[in-house]
Amino acid sequence: MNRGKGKLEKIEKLFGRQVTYSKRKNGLMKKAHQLSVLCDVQIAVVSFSPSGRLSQFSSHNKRMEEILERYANLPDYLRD
Amino acid sequence: MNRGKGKLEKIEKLFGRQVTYSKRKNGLMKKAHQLSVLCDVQIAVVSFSPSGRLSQFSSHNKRMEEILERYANLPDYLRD
DNA sequence: CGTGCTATCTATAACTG
DNA sequence: TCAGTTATAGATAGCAC
Repeated sequence: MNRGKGKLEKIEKLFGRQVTYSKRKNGLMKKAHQLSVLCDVQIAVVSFSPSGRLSQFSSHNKRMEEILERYANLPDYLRD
Repeated sequence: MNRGKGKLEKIEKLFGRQVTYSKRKNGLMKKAHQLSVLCDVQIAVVSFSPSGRLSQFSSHNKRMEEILERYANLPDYLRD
């Protein structure tokens, strides 16, 4: 029912933080996947859970390393 | 009005692809930011536009390199 | 390239099993 | 922990500027 409006600040209770992390992390990865398919672009997402576990997404079955290599080698004029 | 239900496949027209990329990329970065604040976790997002331009997000004002270093050095038991 | 609108679709907080 | 439910808040497609 989405009772709490959800201010954008750290969730203090560890349990709630873990639950929210799990759900929102799935949503984030889903959005990344959709964007990569819809627009045919390379995307990489790296996320560490509150307990330090890694989750990752890399588009087009590319290895994460391949995308990070493209990131590292990108010329300046294509950066923000 | 969200007329097209939006199947999950590449948008064929370049212009539409660029517009959708721009909008959804903003949404993705926003979600990543929210997750990093709400759950106090490190997140990195790297995204290349249809024209090859880079957008990136890294949480907590950490340099992207710092997060990618954590990624590279993470022990296997914390990986998926 | 953006920004604003808005009807509709999607994600999700709180809850239950 | 972990999946499902449901009422809401949030995101966004198509359009106009």
